[in-house]
Amino acid sequence: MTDAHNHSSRSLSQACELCSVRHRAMCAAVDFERLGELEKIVSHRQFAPGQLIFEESDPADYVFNVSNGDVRLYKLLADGRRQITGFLRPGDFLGLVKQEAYAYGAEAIDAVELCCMRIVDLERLLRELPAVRDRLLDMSRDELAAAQEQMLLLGRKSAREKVLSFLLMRARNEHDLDGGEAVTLDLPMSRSDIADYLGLTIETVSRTFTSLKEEGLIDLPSAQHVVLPDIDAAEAAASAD
Amino acid sequence: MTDAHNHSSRSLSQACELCSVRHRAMCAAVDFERLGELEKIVSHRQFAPGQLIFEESDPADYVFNVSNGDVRLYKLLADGRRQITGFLRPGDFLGLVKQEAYAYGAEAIDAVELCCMRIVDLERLLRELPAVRDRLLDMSRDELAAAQEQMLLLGRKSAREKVLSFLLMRARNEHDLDGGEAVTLDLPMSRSDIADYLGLTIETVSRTFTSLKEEGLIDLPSAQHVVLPDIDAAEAAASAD
DNA sequence: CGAGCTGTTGACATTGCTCAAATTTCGTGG
DNA sequence: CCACGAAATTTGAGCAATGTCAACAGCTCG
Repeated sequence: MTDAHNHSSRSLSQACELCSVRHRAMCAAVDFERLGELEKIVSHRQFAPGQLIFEESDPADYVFNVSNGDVRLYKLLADGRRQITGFLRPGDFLGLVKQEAYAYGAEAIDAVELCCMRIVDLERLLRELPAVRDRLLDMSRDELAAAQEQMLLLGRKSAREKVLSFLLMRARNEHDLDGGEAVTLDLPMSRSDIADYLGLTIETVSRTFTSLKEEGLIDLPSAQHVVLPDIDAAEAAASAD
Repeated sequence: MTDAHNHSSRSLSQACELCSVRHRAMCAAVDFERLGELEKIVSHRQFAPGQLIFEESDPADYVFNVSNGDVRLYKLLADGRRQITGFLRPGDFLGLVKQEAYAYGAEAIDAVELCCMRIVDLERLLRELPAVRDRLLDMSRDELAAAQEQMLLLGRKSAREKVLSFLLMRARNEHDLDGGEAVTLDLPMSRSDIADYLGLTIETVSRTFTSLKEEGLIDLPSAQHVVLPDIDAAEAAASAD
């Protein structure tokens, strides 16, 4: 039982109307005139790279929206094996559960700022603003569709297909993928995170990157930067469904 | 593009108030006095074993509740590799998506009866009965938690752990698992379905069943019946998280 | 009784893992 | 700015778990 969201994380206040990710977040369903109600119940906290946000057994008092930075969600087995169930970026939502404990752990990958709300306050907000509930349902259905896609990846794709699918997914998230032109990706997470997300070992991830580079499907200017010179060729090799 | 829910499936009418799975389904959120409104917009359809309910590319006009029987949900890769993302039982919900096409395919495993509702009618119902929206959000969060648990299984468990986890999950669903006593499971799905659910081949599933039987952790009176004589021993071997 | 399907078993191949070491990167302090 | 040490990444060699291909067995339904 940790208390991570109460220590070594500074509390900030910020106007919701200035929030750069409001349109992507749950808050998009709150009318502009009612942002004041939202501001009254949210607070902001910062987390250092690697810092625990909450773990699976923690009592679930708060829900969070990512304002800045990247977060990893994970589940652990008793012997320490880890499965990362998702990487979150600004605008994404975490912490909503029906039960009294979180269903997964969460850690900051880089410097992270979260917008926090007590679950009891969220529930009151949901009663007052039904549109927010719609929004949460939509976001949950999107999460579920992503989870099903990830099950397909984990259960049925080869290491090469997993890595390519991962890169293409990140490429689609960050860019509009007009078509032919090269895309440069920034990977804030470590090889270990990528391995635990794809159900591989770090060695296999590293070897796969190297062999994709040798094939010319990607370029690796540094360990955290990947260039996809030909998206279409990569799509073909990723066993697109 | 199939049209499965319009052919070779008989339409039935049945009173919602007599529905044996109402308490588990979305409909649990509808007041007893307002079941009439529900009955007006639902219809029932039957599917034969193996019959397609809808496939991934189909336009999503309907949502369904399973009244009877078992359903498999799956996603396919272009070359035919399949990942089963879930097995549904009576009371479970399928077909809700934000987009205009289903996010996965669905097939009847055995004789299935579904309670069907047009998505447009569901949306009207949601506006009139906010409690149903709560219920759907809760059900979606449960589905998501199950999906994350399955990602852990697919990405990080061995074949033996996968099979044991699968059996224990079914045991927990069907029984209260008081503790020491033996549990008999009925597996309506084929080895091929189990393999595609666990990210294995049918041969590995079959071999794993055999070796679990040799170890005494399970008994196999027939291919579709599994006895778990000692739940606790099985839990320990399944790498419970 | 035979055909066909599902499940099991066997032999072998292969992907990805384990263990180990080399290399690169990065932060820190001199 | 450079040197050092720690951590992350890459590379290598061997191996184990699981997949592939093939044969066989058992059951169901005509």
